[in-house]
Amino acid sequence: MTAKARQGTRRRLGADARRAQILRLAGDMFSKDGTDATSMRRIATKAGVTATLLYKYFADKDALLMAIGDEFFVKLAAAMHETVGTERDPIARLKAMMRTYVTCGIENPREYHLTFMTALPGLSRGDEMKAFRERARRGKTIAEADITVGMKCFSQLEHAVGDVVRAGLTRTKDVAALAEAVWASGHGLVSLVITHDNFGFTEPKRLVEVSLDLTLNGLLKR
Amino acid sequence: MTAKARQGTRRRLGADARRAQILRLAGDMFSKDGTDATSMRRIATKAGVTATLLYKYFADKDALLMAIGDEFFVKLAAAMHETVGTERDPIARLKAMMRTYVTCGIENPREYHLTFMTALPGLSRGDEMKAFRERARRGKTIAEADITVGMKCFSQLEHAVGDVVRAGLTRTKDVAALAEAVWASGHGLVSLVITHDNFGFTEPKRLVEVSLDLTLNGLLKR
DNA sequence: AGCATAAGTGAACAGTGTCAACTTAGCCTC
DNA sequence: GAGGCTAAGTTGACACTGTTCACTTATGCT
Repeated sequence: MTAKARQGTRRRLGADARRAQILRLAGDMFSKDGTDATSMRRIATKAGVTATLLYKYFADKDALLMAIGDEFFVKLAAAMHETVGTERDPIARLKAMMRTYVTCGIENPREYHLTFMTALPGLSRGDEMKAFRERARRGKTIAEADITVGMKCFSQLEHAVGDVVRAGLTRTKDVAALAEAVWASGHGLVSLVITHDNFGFTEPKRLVEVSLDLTLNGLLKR
Repeated sequence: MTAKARQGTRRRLGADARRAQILRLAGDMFSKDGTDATSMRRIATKAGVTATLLYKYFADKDALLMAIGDEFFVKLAAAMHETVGTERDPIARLKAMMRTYVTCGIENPREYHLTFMTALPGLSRGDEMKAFRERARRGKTIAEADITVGMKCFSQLEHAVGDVVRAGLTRTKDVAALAEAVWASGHGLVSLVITHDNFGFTEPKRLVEVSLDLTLNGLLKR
């Protein structure tokens, strides 16, 4: 136990610790260098381990990326959740929530790109949501565990939109559709800014405000 | 000239013809199988040629992809241009234009993804636009050739938004910012639908209408 | 007929994701 | 303490990838 530490470079971590280590390292590398430049071998080397080992914790590279995406997703969901209490007016609340979403996306471009702009084969976020909604429709009780990270994010937004609708302020009452449309506009803003950065004259900060105004105003009846 | 056709499998095409052929084949393959699955070697094989040759016509794979993206871009710009004449009312016109944009994007997911959702290193669409606007600001006459495909698309949208603004219908008058915000919302819609297809309950067609309504309504003063 | 040049090839490099077969460390039981 | 079981980790390979350098060949022009 004491002597083996000499040449025991091949240290064994517990499975959980190793998985966490890989996830952390991969996340860092990837957020600095992007998806392609971060290869399985490079991650492994940085972890002091062989590339093959990664496959014991993640089915393939896509699965690893998806796991990184999920981590960002929970951060985003948490950030959005924090804004809920800050505003009492439903419109201001929804706006604040969207601002958080957009800001968070712009500040973490790689993660955002990975999570929302990359269709991993067979792992679309859309599938998650569909499954969730299916369960909800069948009246099944939804355990905490059933709520995927993805859904947590969207259902918060949906709730905030619902408050505006219930306050009788909107032109139409289809909460789901409205929430999706609102999300789409926020998503578009983020993805445009992060992939064609500074694509127009308008500076990002101002564009965010103009865009949020546009969307929120679009919701309301005249 | 007649005898050499026997073993002259190595037929020579003109440079233009070859380039066009490669572009067409690559475009097809790529739109069916996606970016990654379409390798230089596979393209070359399909063209009856060696992979090396592709590098005589395109600097690298990114350049080839960019060229394909440009092709889609001109199709999109043309489709948008066609809608200009169909509606006299500025709001209806803008809406029709956006509908065309969104529909066109949803119907050509791979091309859309390539053109607007992939940041090719050093070849961002944002750079194109910035350069264009710089020239415009300096009051230089803008020759037809100066207008990049990308800019053509956006400036059409900007013009349509401008008509609405000039009709005195909007809350604010910053045409550029408004146009960018409108674009963002359309872009978000397309990218959400094509990457997480059917991510919610609302079926795409209806979602498009709800979303366009939201955006257009958001523009107008109450 | 000969030649310049454009069009095209071959072989290699360094890297990728991934997998089957193997080794080894460390805990549990006898 | 000896032996074994299993999880943790490695070796070495396969079939690819994008890309480049040095080379050959076909074709139109003088």
